[in-house]
Amino acid sequence: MTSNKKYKVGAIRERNSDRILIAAEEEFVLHGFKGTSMQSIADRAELPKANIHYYFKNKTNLYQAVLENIMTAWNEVLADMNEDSDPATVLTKFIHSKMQLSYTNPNGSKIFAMEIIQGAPHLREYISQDMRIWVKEKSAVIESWIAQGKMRAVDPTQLIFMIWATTQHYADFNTQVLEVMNRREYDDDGIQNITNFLTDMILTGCGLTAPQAV
Amino acid sequence: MTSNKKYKVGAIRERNSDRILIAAEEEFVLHGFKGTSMQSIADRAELPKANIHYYFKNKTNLYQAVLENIMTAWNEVLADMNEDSDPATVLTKFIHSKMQLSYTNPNGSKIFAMEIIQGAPHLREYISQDMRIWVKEKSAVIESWIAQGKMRAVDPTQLIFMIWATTQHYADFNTQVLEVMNRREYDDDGIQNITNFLTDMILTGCGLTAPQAV
DNA sequence: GTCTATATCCGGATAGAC
DNA sequence: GTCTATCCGGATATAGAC
Repeated sequence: MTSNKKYKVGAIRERNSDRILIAAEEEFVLHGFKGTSMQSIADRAELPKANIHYYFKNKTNLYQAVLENIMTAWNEVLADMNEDSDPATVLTKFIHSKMQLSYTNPNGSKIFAMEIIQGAPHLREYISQDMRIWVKEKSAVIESWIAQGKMRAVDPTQLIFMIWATTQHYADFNTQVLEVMNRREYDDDGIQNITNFLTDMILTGCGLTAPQAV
Repeated sequence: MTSNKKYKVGAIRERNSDRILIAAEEEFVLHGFKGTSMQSIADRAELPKANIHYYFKNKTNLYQAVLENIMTAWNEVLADMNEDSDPATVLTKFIHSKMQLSYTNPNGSKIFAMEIIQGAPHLREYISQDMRIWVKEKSAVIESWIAQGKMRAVDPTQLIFMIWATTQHYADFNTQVLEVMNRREYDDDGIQNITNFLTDMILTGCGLTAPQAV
């Protein structure tokens, strides 16, 4: 009985906590960290404001939790690539999964973008540690591909920035992209077209051609 | 004497107005529209808060003025290109001037980016009017280049997005880029390298080679 | 665990003296 | 044109009843 109750309480906690995180994400996207009020998050989550403070001690804490959720999803992209991999296959997969993430979780991309634009006050650590090492590792692999003559000699770091910039653009600037393209929202076809365009341009730029299978 | 006084007053007005606009730009970058307080702008401009309200009726007005400044600078990029132009020359110049703008006025780029990310609440009109027409016109020219066999057949709209995304990335995400590259700030050399990388990748992707002279 | 009521402070905006 | 003093709504955060 005790364990049963405990389970229930834990479930409610998780359910509410999730509601709050989702609501917070939406509000932070619309108004930024400072511009977002706890009240507006509470309203969106359909909970009293005090509950938000009960689950997440304060606004900063809640924001950090939102950021952590985002970084976790980010970190799962492109885990495995090494000197023996095929560049075309890896780059294609990289572009594909980044576009997919931008499509399925644009809010995450947007919050991250705003955070960086404002000088990364809550993410300095992450960028100068994890992200820097990540780029260094991947750059080294790309360097080895170039040394092996598998692709054109292009600056690996800039190549990674280029893939980030282009894929995230469709998530972060969706308002502008959709308006200019005269669409209401993205659909699977549109995303596929964009992914193909980016893959084509970037692979060609690297002196590669599309791989057999993705 | 009267005209002399009038001139002086006008000069002071312009001087103060400029101070405020510059201070506002810096604060809006750091905290977003909603997150920025008139007090912080006043402090940065070293003027009493009431003066800000005297020069710009309210916060929205001031923000719009900042945005207009930015859009004016933006609109001067790539005024002339037509069916007879050389694609490599035009694209090179386009990338070059966008990078230059990102370098000299990163705050403008950042405020614009945040505005779009948040759904362009103050720029909907501009995007669905001016910007859409701009892209349509330039796309038509690129289409004609492709029809003339001057370059590879790539989606012109996506190509424009790609140039925007990659060049603005270095302004908007400078915190991340510099941290990853382990630099304190951009220098002329670094900007030149990046510009060369982007030009090389994008021209190659379009099946072009660098032009004789820029 | 939940929610009402409230303390405390900071926001935009303006009145009115200089 | 400039600036002090002030209004008032809304912000974060918490105390304490349930």
